[in-house]
Formats: sequence, C-alpha cells, structure tokens
Amino acid sequence: MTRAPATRRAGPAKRAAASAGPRAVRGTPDETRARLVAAAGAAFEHDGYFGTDTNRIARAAGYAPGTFYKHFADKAEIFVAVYEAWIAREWDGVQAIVADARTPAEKAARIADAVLEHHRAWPGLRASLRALVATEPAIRRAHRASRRTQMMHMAELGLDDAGKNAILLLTVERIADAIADGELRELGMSDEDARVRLVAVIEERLRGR
Amino acid sequence: MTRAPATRRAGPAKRAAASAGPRAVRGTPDETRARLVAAAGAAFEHDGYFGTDTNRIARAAGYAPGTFYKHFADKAEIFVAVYEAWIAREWDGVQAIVADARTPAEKAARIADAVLEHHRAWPGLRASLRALVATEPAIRRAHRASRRTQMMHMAELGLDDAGKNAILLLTVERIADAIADGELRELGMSDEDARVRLVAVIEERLRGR
Amino acid sequence: MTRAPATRRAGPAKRAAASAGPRAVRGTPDETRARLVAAAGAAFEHDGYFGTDTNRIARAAGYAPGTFYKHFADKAEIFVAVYEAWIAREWDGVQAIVADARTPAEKAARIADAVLEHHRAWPGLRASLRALVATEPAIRRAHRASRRTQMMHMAELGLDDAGKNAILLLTVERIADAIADGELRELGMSDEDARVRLVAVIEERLRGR
Amino acid sequence: MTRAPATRRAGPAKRAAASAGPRAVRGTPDETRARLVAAAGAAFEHDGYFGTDTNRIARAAGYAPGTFYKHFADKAEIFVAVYEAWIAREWDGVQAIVADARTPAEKAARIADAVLEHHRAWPGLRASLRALVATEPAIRRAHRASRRTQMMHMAELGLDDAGKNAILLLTVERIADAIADGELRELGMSDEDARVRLVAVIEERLRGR
DNA sequence: GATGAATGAGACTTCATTCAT
DNA sequence: GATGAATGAAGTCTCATTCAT
Repeated sequence: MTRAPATRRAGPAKRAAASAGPRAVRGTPDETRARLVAAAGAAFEHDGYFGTDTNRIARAAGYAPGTFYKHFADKAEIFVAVYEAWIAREWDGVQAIVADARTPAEKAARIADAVLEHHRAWPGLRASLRALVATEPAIRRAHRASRRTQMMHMAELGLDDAGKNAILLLTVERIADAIADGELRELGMSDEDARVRLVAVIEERLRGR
Repeated sequence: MTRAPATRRAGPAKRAAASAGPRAVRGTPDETRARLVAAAGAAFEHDGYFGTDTNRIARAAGYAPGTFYKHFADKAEIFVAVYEAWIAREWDGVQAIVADARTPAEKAARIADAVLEHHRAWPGLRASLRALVATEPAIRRAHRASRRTQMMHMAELGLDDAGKNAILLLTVERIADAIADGELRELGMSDEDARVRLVAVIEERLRGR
Repeated sequence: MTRAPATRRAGPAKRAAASAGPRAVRGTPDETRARLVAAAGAAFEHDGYFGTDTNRIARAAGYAPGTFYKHFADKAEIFVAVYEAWIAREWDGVQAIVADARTPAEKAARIADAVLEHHRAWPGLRASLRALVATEPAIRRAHRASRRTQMMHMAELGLDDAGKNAILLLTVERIADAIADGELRELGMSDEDARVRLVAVIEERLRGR
Repeated sequence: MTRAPATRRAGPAKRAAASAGPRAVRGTPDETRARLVAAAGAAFEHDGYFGTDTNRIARAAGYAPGTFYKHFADKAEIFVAVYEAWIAREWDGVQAIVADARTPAEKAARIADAVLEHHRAWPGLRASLRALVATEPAIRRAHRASRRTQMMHMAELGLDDAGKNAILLLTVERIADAIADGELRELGMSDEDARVRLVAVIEERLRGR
C-alpha cells in the first residue's frame, strides 16, 4: 500500500505528463472501463487509495481526467470495481481448487496457498480496503455485499453452518492479511507456522467442525 | 513599492467569536496536552481521522490552532497519543481482571466483556487505526511497538507460547472489532454467539492450549 | 461513525463572487501561463514577493488558486519566470541599440538610458530579486544561470575580457538599482550625475578598457 | 545566509527546547540586550532573517520569548541593532588602519582586506540585509541613516568629493559582497583578481581620484 | 466517447506577538 | 525583569470533479 506518495510531483504537470499512459486506443466503452480498472488496481496497490488521484489513474490508463468520470461516478466507485474484480479472481481460484482437489487436507492446503498468494500480491490494495470500509459508506456497502456473496459461495461448497462460515471467513482473511503484511513475523511466528495454522483452520472447517 | 506585510497582526483577536470549546484555561502543558488528546479522541471517534482536522481538534479542546502544534508535530502524532492511551486503558482493565478473577473461565469471560465494551465504545477510533496502520508509517511504527508491548503483557500473565499469543492477540482484536462493527451480525451470527466464541478463544489460551 | 468528508464538494461554486481579475478566458496553456506571469510581475512589483501570494496572483490573472499550480510548481518558480522575461526584455533592448547606434559614446548613452528606464520601471521586482537570490536556492540558481547568459551576450558583443565584463555587469546593475531606488540621491548625488557615471563606465568598457 | 531552514522542526518543541540557550544569567538589562543581539546575529547569519524567529533567538540567548519583546519592539528592530553593531565594527577597523598605515597603497590594501574579511565572515547577515532594505521600511530607514554616517566617516578621513564617496561606498560594498558570496568566482574571476580590483578602487579614491 | 483546462474548498502549518503570572 | 503558554491570521498547496469543445 502506498505508505508514501513517492514522488509527489515533478514540477508543474507540464504537457509531458499527458503522454504517460499506454496510448489509449480508442475502443469500446468496456475496453476503456477495463483499462481504467486495471490502472486503478495498480495505482491503489502501489500508492494507496489516498496516494493516487483520479487524474493520475486516467492518465495511467491512457485517458484524460474527464474520461474517468464518464465511466465512474467517483473515486470510490472505481475502488469498488477493483475490489470486486479482486474477490472474483480469488473465488475463481478457490472454486477451481475445490473441483480439482480430493481430500479435505489437499483442498485446505491449496486453498490456503492460493489465498495467501493472492493477498501477498496485493497488500496495498488490501490495506486500502480495510481503511475504506471504515471510512467510505459506499465501499462499506459494497464490502458487505461481497461478504454475503462469499457466504453464498461457501454454502454452495456444502459448508452449512453460517456462524462457522462467518468466523472462517474473517479468520482466514485476517490471518492472510497478517501474513501478507508480515505482522506475524514481527510477532515471532514464522510464515510457515502461520501458513500451517491457516491450513488447519480451513481444513477443520472443511471437515465440518 | 510596498513589498511587505509590515505588521502582520495587531493583537490576538477577541477570542469570544469563533471558539466552541470549553474555554481554554491557562494551565500546565500537561493539562493542555491532555485536553487536546481527549478532544482528539472524541473527534477521531466521531468523525474519523480524515473527517477532522487539527484546527477543529484544537478548538474543541478550547485552544487556538497554533496551540496544537506546540504539543504535537502533526496530526499523526496526536493519533498515536490517542491510540496509546486507548490501549493502556484496555490493558489496565485486563490486568485488574486477571488479578481479581479466579478461574480461567471467569477471567476469560470478564476479559472478553471488558475488551468488547472497550471496542464497542470506540468503533470509529478502531476503524481509523486500521486505516492508518496501512497508510501512515509513523502510525504503523507506533502500532508495532504497541503490539510488542502487548506481547510482553501476555508473557507477564504467564502465557509463554509467543506464537499462540500472537494469534490470540490478532484473533481477539479481530473478533472484537467485528462484533463492535456489527460485521458478525450481518453475517448471521448473534452478538451473544460471537461473544461466546470470543470467550472460548481466550479461555482456551488461558488454559495453555 | 462518520469518518469521512464523503462528498467534498458539490460543484464549482459560482465564480462571480470573489474574482477580481480579467475573467479567465479558457485558452491554451501558454496563454494561461503568460497571463499568470504577467499578473505575477505586476504583483511582485507592487507588493513584493512576500507581499503577495499565489492565490492572489491567480485571481489577478483571472483564475482560481488551483490553476496556478498547474503551471508552476511553486511561488519561486513563477518568480524565476518573471525574472527571466524581465532580463530577456532588457537584453533585447540592448542588442537593438548596439545594432543601431554608431559610436561607443552613443551606444553607451543609449544603453545606460535603456537599462535605467528598465530598472526604474521595476524597482520592486529588482528589490525582491536581490532578496530572493540570497534566500531561495532555486532563484539563486536561476540568477546564476542568467548571469552566465548575460556574459555570453557580452562576449557576442565583442567584449572579450571576461573579468572586466563581470565587473561591468555588477557595476551597471548596482548603479542602476541605486539610481532607480533613489539611493544615490539620498547620498547627495543627482540622478544626472549618476547617469553620467553609468554612461562612463559602459563607454569605458566598450572602448575596451 | 540561510538559504534553507535547515531542519525546520524536530517535533513539537517539547519542553526540551526551553533549555537551549546558555543559561541566562540574570543580569542588567544591557547585558540581556547584548545577549539577545549576539544570539540574533548568529541566527541571522546562520538561518537568515526569515529562517529564524524571535522565539528561537530568545531561547538561543537563554531567555523566554516574552523577554525578547521587553527589549525590542519587533523583529526588525533587533535586526537593525545587529546591523548597526556590524557596521560599527567594520568602521572601527577601517579607522584603525587609516591611523596606522602610511601610504595610500598600504591603506587601500589593508582596508580592502579588512572589509573583505568582515563580509566573508557574515555573508548570511549581508544577504538578509540586502533583502530587508528593500522590504522593511524600518530597516531601509536605518540603512539610509547608516549610509549617511558612513559618508561622514569618509569626510572625516579627508575624502571630500561626496559624489565619488558615494560611488566608492556602493562599489566597495558590492564587490565585497560579490567576493564573499563567491559570485565573481562563478563569473570566471579569481578571488585574488577581484581583491586586486577592490584595492585599486579604494586606492584610486584615496589618491583623490 | 474523449478531452483537459479549470475549479475552489479546505487541510496543514508557521510565527510574530501578547499577557497573566 | 522574566516567563512561556497561548494566540490566530494567513499562506501554500492538493485533488475530486466539471464542462465547454
């Protein structure tokens, strides 16, 4: 996550800055939107939600500032889009694993690894998410909705104790964030230890406990 | 040519007008600092870190904007002070309970309730904390330091598996935040259910598991 | 908890109210920049560098405060722009005179008058420059660079003793500033006397001495 | 001269800062005043007029902020005091040399060296002076008065062409400042060259030309 | 659909100066 | 005479958002 605005400015954004992005090819609205979401994801990851601005995102995607607002009502909205895409990718992975793996142990291990990798690759995005859920009503709403979707996914996976599912969800998320952020290492637990616990938590649940 | 503002000001403007706070009493720096911290705590809780500003905090404490900067280098620094005071109060409670309660079960229950109450009373502060730890290096550092202190407190309580302590810390914190934020209720778990689980997690650890 | 300013603004406020300038015409960046530089020149001359602020400059040019920072990184940068334009105009004059006048005596007299007029028209700007060269690294750098350019101009004029050129530059500048500021008058020298000396210094150099 | 605020702040001026100065010994008002002037001189030299503040000066002298205003009406007033002391020291040196040296050549050389040394030791103060003369009416007035005093000193030395005296004053001052600031070096003239010219200017005047 | 110049509220911070003790 | 906590006006700069082309 951002942690620092890096180089905040390099002088007045002379005309130069205009050509920062990947040369926006005039395309369908969907392509434009997708490019903006991708650029925003990278920017949020790298500089944090409060470390970028919508102009920069638009430029990074190869568009002018105004274009951004043709596709998103505001900054929060694109964050939600980024987050939803992120979650969807995570669950795609989980579901593929569930379909493919045999034993609960294998499933748990592979799910844990997939989740961990996904979190480790996007620590900045996760941090911004945690920040924004508390701060931006719109993002909070989207986050809640996403939780509900995830609960449904879990039910579809045959896990039927909603209470346990909820705890699992929070626990996995929290541990994965902690590992990805290196919090546990600082608390004296090796990443491998932490991973083992994460696997255990998942496996326990998969076994219905 | 004029060139200069010459005399910038003519004297402290009548204080009466703008002020909203409890009317600054000239006192010791410590009192002033304490008033600022108290006002900041309330402001962060109520409006969030990004929802207040240092001028507002100063006014709420009964001071002019400049006074704030006599006591804190910046907004982040007062947040750290607020957070540290918050944590200290929480642990004071925990330690009193540990000294007073008999059985692990009683300890666990009373600790859980104390922690929960403390989190429920300050959900906004907690949310801001989560946000800032990801975003502000200074606050991140303070948070880490505080974690270490808490680990020491746990060791002093006789809990000697650092790995388990770390997990306990994160878990309790996370569950308490979730309950306080109402996240669990939305996931279909009653607050009482959640509390029971929280007690269980603590008791399990107290029993050495 | 609230925590966030939510929607910060609702739209550009009615422009009519505060503005004082010539009513911003949407134009090319170059036009805007030129208007800002012109407004800044007048403001620096009239109120001094420390007597204006960037908001005022922007307003005087007919723009909002933010527009200033689209064109200049900070206040120092626009000062440099103003200064460079000022120097360029001075040398344009000198070069025209050199091309046009015959004898060293005529050249010296006309150059002295041109320089004097240029300094007399901008005493405030000159004063601010003297102040800032000592104080602001960026402006110091620009000033040094400008000096080097002026030395080149002198060389192009056929004056080839760099040491003498340097002294001439400083002397002319200093005397012109002193006359423009009225310093000499206060020291008991008539402006005409001072002008005669200025002419002499220049002519001496033009004759190679 | 300051050129940069160096470290602008090191955190809230906790109580620590209070003991920065040399342990103000309670003394006569004159001693207090003298300590303040000395501290201000050093501060102006080191950080520039705009790079220090009156609180810092007072602390550096070993006093509280309020004490400053018991002795000086404002910041400009102490600058004037510092400047006047500086000039007085310079002329003390010049007069001693005139009394001691024989030939115009010797006088010129020794005066030049004394002046140069005095300027080289206080470049920051000189820079601030040049800035403030243009900016602060009170300092401008004091500067003019000081010039008049210096003209009198010159007359007392037997130099009776006021016009030439004025030019000499400005020229010496300007060249000495330029050498002290390294301006001439950057323009391609060695310091020794510059010094030679300075001596020549003075000697020429001493010989009545 | 895209552009990009422009907007303007407002956050953060500084510092010369005062005044009650 | 000295103290030092407090003052508060004001300047610098940012950035989400708009709208005329």
